[in-house]
Amino acid sequence: MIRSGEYIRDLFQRPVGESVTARGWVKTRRDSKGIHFVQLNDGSCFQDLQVVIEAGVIPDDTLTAITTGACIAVAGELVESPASGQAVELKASSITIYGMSDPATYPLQKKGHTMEFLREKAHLRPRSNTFGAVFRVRNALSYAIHTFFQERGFLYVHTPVITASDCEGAGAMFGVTTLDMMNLPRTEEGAIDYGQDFFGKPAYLTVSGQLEGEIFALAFSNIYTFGPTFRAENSNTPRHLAEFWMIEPEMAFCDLDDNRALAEEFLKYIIQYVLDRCAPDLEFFNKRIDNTVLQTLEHVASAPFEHITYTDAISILKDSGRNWEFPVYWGADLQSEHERYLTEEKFQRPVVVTDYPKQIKAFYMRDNDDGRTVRAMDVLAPRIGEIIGGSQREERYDVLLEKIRAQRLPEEAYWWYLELRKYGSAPHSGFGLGLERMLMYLTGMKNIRDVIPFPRTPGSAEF
RNA sequence: UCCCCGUUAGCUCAACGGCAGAGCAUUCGGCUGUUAACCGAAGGGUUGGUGGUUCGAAUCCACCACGGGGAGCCA
Repeated sequence: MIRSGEYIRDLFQRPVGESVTARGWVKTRRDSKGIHFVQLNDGSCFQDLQVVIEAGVIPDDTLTAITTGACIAVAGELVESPASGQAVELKASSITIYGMSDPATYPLQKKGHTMEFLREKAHLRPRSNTFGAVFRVRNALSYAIHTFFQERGFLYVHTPVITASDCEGAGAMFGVTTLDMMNLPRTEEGAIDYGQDFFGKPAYLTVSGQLEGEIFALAFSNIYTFGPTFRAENSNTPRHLAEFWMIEPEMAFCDLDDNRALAEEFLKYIIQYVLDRCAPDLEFFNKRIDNTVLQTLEHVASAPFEHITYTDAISILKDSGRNWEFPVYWGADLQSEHERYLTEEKFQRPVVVTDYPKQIKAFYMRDNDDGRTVRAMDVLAPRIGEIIGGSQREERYDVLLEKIRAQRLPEEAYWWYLELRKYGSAPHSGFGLGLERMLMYLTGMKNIRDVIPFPRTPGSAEF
């Protein structure tokens, strides 16, 4: 295996003259008379290691096997590069071929491919420049998220992936069953008898860890979840996945203002973290994917977010003089076109909208004293829309019970959620961030299917 | 789920009712240090599927499949 200090990114830091071995996959090869250049990459950094092979050093049959996609080890000496493009290069003295790659059939060429084509080659696309950069940034982002919360004393809690509570209420759920679909057990009334199923009742893949997160926040004060989430919505857009990763912090003794401040601090922290640690990858995105991405990230990391209430937002939209496809009136939910106007034209920065009408938000959000709005917040970002959704939770038993009844939700399913308000309740708040949405924002990638290793969408679960 | 657009060589695209083409990739040859190298040549096609219109269909029509963009739902 490659040990710490032996990755290609480490070799760039070694002194000239040292004997080293590099292992990796051949990205391209260029030949001149009497000299060969091989770009080698092991995934550790964006930059390839240039291997120089002088005539006669390597046997001919080895040389022929060094083609795009092949896996090789190169032993040799680090030398100063006489040409521009890299400071050091590896002068080969011996080469081992681990795995050949027939150039007649290898699907990736050294010049550009469309994202759609590469998506069909999800087993090979991690070796490409774009996807190498995407997944290094994804890794750094994940680490930044943990670091942010851990530094602030938050407890990382693993909420369940399989849930038998049908009260999460955030969209269509995937069923989990071991029943024989060809021979379903029936009750006397003719319904499916889930009593005979694995869990003795219907079970699903989670759509959110929030409600369980609240349990832990009311014991550990500050907590966060970070795990996979599943939605069986038939959404066919570049911004939706059936399986995605979500981060959900939940804080006791926290009102909506604290919540909003934490969301802003959090976003700025993770953006700055990635700016600091993934500079070469981000430069690539800025050059090849979206030439505004660096400027946008630096701006967002430093400038304060805009904060308006929903009621303000409606006024602004009404006063804009635009003809909206969806009508703007108090009580209507904000549509994509409205969010885009606010973030991309009116304010040109992330905008936090708070205090939405209670009719368009979830039952668990805390009522404001005006009787018509709740303490909800959405963080809207230019280009991708809603990136964070959150709220202060209703902590008053009687009010929560009333809200559950008003929305005609099955009261008994929420018994434990209600008991949290009965025994030692506290004001608390939280929010959710979609990892892939954030990654789109960081990289400028246009389709969410290209920021997750193996995307799952309606009609598609390959690899 | 709805509305548009697309599907032609390994890839990206042209040809839009009358002989199926180019660039890149691949192979071969050339080039004394290349940087998504360069120069020359060659090979490579059941035009997504099924039906229909027509003397003749990659091209027009219908349905299906797959992909993309927008919308809804949302993270």
